[in-house]
Amino acid sequence: MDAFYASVELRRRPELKGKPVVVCGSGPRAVVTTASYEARKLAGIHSAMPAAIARRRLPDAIYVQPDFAAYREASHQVMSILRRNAETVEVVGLDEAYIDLTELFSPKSTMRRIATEIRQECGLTCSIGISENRLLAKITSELGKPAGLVVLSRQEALERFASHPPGLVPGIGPKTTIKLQQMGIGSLAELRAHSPTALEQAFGPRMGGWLRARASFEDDTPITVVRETKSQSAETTFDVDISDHAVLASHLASLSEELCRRLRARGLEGRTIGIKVRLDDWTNITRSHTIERPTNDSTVISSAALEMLRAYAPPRPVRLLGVRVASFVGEATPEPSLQEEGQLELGLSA
DNA sequence: TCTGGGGTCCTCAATCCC
DNA sequence: TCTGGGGATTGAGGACCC
Repeated sequence: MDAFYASVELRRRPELKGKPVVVCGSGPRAVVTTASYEARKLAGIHSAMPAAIARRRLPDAIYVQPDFAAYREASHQVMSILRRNAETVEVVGLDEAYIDLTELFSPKSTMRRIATEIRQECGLTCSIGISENRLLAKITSELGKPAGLVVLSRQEALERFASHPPGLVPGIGPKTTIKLQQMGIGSLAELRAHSPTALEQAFGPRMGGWLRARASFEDDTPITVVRETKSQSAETTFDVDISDHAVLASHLASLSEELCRRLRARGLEGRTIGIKVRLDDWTNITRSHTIERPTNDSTVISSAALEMLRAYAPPRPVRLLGVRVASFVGEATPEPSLQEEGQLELGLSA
């Protein structure tokens, strides 16, 4: 989906159309979640940028607080259109999905139809990439943004992106890019041509091979309809760093309760309880503990979390505190939506 | 006013068990 | 009884993605 959150906001406030819209929180440490294309073009505002910087660069933009309930609902609406048009749909996050088009007679016209239905029924635009595997489909979809449909073969991609930096490929992030640069690898062609042994030495046997495959746009990951939840967490960044243990403990207790409320709503019970602490110097520590019986009882989770916090005793002021539960057993029910429980279930069982 | 929140997956080390 | 190899599990940390 194109600038998804911003587009949902524009849908209910059409008078803002054409203006730069930035969706972000209001706190001193908020970051941009989505910027409309106008905001991107005018001032280079992009997601994950500190909201303070965005406001400084573009004080006259429209700043909107995120409304995740609305985005979830819009997402359900879009995904149900996909599911009624295609058999195998894998939803990734709120605004992205992969569709297996292998068996289709005319993938291109199917995708055109889907885009039209999304535009007409939801008032939103999407960008579509059609290719030989999901990695290529993802890269290809970026080419058409916004509102485009692009078809690209692996051969075309190999030629077209030969001189592009490795970071073009999803999964190769800033850290890997730097490491590759230090090895003298600045382009995808160079990455492909590099000695597999050297890559494996630098990145490990798995990652070394994986990097070469990615650079060659090879990917055999299947499209999976059902994704099971592996963990759930609740975390918060404080407006001001906190040193007082009692204050931290009380935040941790409420985070645990919030998390358990969500776990219970989905019928999830986990055995591994973890905490996450980010200090003022941006170091992160995690601690976790696995218990015998799965639980979503806030008394159990809260006291385990508090015990780990007490044992760690943060040596510096704390910027972020979080709690996590993992190692679930049994079946999870889908994430409950606010108003459209019926529609959601219909979509997921299709 | 520098850097959110919710996730997944990978690596590596330690430990336990067969 | 000693030694060693694997596999599974746990815990910590890190990279990356939407």
